[in-house]
Amino acid sequence: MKTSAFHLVTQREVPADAEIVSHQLMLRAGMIRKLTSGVYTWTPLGLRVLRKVEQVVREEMDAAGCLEMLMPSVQPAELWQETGRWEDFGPLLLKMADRAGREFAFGPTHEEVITDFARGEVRSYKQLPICFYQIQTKFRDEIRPRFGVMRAREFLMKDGYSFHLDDDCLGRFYQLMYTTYSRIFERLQLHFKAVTADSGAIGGAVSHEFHVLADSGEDLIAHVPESSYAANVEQAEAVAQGERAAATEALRLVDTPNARSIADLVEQFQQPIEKTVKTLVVAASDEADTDFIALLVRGDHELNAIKAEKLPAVAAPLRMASEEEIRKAIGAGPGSLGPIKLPIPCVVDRQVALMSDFSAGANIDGKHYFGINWERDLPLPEVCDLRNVVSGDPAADGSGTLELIRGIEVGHIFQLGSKYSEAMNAVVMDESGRGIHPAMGCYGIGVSRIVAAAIEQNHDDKGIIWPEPMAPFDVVVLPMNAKKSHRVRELADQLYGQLKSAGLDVLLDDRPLRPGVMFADAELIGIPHHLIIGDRGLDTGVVEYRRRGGEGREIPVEEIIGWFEQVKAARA
RNA sequence: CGGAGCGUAGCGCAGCCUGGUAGCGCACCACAAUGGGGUUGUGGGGGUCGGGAGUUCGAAUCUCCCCGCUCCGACCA
Repeated sequence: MKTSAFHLVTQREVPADAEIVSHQLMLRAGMIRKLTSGVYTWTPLGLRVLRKVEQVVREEMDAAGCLEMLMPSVQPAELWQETGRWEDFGPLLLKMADRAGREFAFGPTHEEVITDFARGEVRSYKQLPICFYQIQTKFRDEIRPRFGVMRAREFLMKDGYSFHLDDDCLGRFYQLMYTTYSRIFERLQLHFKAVTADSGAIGGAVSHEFHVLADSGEDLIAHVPESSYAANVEQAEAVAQGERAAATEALRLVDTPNARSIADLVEQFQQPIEKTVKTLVVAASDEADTDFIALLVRGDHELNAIKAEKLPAVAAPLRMASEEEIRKAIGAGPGSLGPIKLPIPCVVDRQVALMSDFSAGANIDGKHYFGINWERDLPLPEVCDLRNVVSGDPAADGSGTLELIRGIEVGHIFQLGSKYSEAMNAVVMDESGRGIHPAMGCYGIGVSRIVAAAIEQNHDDKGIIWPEPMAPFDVVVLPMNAKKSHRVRELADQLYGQLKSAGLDVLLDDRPLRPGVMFADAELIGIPHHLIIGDRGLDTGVVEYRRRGGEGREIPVEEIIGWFEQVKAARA
């Protein structure tokens, strides 16, 4: 490709509303343009990168025996009503109607469509196991789109769905997808981590997320550096540390008129924060015989909403009670709540169950109890894992101490089981002629998000530094002062042709620009290999080679093609 | 969804308070010089000032309504 025939529009200035570096660089390099909130056009330059990522994903999925197909992005409401997700998916689902008033959704995922497809096509165990996948545009009406294509509403996703006669087969295939995903991210040269995860709205039991590690990541991951343990904080089990010490203080009711928060309590009464307890009031589920439930975590800990929602007595989604509701149910305001004489049921975190001589609200405005001890002052309520893990906690598998890091979720695999095949009555005959609901797995990769995640991990102050497998061009030829120098122009043309013939994606910057502009553009758009051709080098028969983000050297003209063939061979 | 802010040329912004010819930088076009790190000069094109209504002799500017976009928050009691 010659720059003069390409659409290269770079910007020097940082766009005002781009927060993170990948968003800024994608805009400055001219890879994407925003059409409306969370919806982006991919320019020819950006699309080249997207296609390269796609291709790696496609090759590895094919290698694992999966079959590519393409499903519609517009899906009829009836399909979603069959599984109940027309309602359950909530406002994330973009709904629309046709001229006759029939309702549709723009697909945010395709479990319903693939299951509908399978119930029509897959009838016999002899067809199993089978895995279909597609690379397709999805739409999720995110509450707050941000960070460019990182959290966009419209995005490109690879989604795959497997069907199995039994859970064992599903488990084996899931392992294959796990290694396939690992290989994909290795090939893309991304620094990533696989973590156990909550399966969220998609449903199912076993699930792993693949995260590209970056400080700008929206997810928190708990891992043990010296072991393989890694889990999303949403899901990581919090293990209580130590044993309950014997009581040493007497229970006493203290006036705390100005203490409305844990921080106040710590500051005004010199209570160590590890000796305080927070009482959070949440709505109860329909099956509970109460309207509200109190959840207790240690003062310096955070309630984990996902864990809380899993309690049968707690309403899902989690809803915190309003101050008004709290006053009505308990007779005191938030800030003065605690387990003693609490008129509503209460569940305590594992760590809280091990506390002694602790303080908490007295359920009387402006009063707290200090020196509280379980069993002595009140019976120990139901104990559960309710909190987020924190750095320094022991890992649930006993393999060491947890550290928290940030990640960008780029892949997610699930064992769904028969949730969808049952809901939609997809039936396959087994060997004995009995109809069974096949076990399913589902496997997603955020293709467009990978592009942004790669930039978060690979950039410098000059711009993007693409991992070679996803670079828009492998090599750029930069002729210095080609307008005036015949031999520069001729050698540039010649090398351009030869590199192309050698099978490389090569860009020839044939614009009549100052060298500085050409260098700056080549660096901004992150092309891995730069060849600089100028009269200065030609006097001694060399061209200058520079590795983006690395070292430069001079290479004799006649060795260039051979050298690049080596580069290419090393990559394959 | 709650709070805040912003919409003026492709991008970044000034002008608005105090109503009176719509500006600056970058980008773009032309010419010239320059020619190994975003060079310089001269000339030029480009605007329903987000939309509508109102006040006024006169509105980018004041008032009201609508739309769009961005940021913060949406669990800590």
